[in-house]
Amino acid sequence: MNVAEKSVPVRDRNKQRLRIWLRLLKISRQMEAEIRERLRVEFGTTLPRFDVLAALYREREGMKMSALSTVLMVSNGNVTGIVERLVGDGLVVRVPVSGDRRAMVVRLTERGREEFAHMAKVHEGWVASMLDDLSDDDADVLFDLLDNTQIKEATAE
Amino acid sequence: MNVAEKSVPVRDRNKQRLRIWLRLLKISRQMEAEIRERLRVEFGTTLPRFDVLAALYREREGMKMSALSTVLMVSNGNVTGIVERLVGDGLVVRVPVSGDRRAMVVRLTERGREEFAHMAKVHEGWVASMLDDLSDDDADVLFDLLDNTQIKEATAE
DNA sequence: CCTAAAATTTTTAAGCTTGAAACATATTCC
DNA sequence: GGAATATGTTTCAAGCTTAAAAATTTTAGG
Repeated sequence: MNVAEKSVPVRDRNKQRLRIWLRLLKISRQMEAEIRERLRVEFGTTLPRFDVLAALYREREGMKMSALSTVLMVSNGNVTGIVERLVGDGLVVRVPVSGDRRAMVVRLTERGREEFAHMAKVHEGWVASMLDDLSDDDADVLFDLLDNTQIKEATAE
Repeated sequence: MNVAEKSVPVRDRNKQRLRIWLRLLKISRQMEAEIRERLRVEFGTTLPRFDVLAALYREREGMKMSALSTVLMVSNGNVTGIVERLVGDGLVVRVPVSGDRRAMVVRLTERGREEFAHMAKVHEGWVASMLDDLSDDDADVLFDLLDNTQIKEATAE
């Protein structure tokens, strides 16, 4: 029987949601730890740096600092530090925005683009191999469930 | 391997697994951010502290530092700092282990036990409300999929 | 034009996180 | 016993992360 078809009776709604969350968190942490380790060992970089490069790779024209922190769901100050170090590594540049002297656009350098393209390819292989356990059918069901799940704000108890 | 499985091209398969991972990561980060914020505002505490208390709550006899870092999947040095601050708050105590002068057992204080019990109850409500979108049936399927998914070590590209 | 409010980014202080090195103690094996 | 090895923990330096405050610039209202 396909895992997706199996059904389990639930006694307590809250407890079941909690179990889902704990399981989600555990998987997510396991995979994150593995990816961090790989990025460190194979490429001498970190997940936050990788995330910033990934966001910039999708936006050829570059992104403002504030846009970066929005899509990455991290604070402004956080992005400041990471971009600083990426500039030091020669992977991105910061360009003043004409017409708004407050803002800065961050863009990949040629080298940044090449290096990220390579890392992204390898990274995709890591992720696939980590999830190798999942059958194609289960993967489809899982993706749909996750994709359709909208996280609400927690309600004050 | 059957025909159906074979017919999915590796490239698409990898892309699909990557999409699952990105979606999983996004949900997990959203929920974590919300929980961190709530813990900070409602209880003046942090997720790492909460995690340590949760682990200790399950083990009435207390846990060695190394056991803590194992179940929490974080480094030894990390636990040292968090426990230090929890001791400062009077929520846990560190007790030398008779028979092994290297080791330390960490245990909840009475106050730690009471405060965690309260926080855990409220926390469960937050999680349930955040996942309110999910129907009971979908929740069952999702839990089974997650629970049966074994994360493998990434294979070198 | 001037001033208040909003927007963009950086700085700061505190805490979290890691891997590696250091340190202390236990255990194993010759 | 003594040496080597293993185990348990802390320390350290570097980087990540946040919320809040500060600094700069733009926009809006009068």
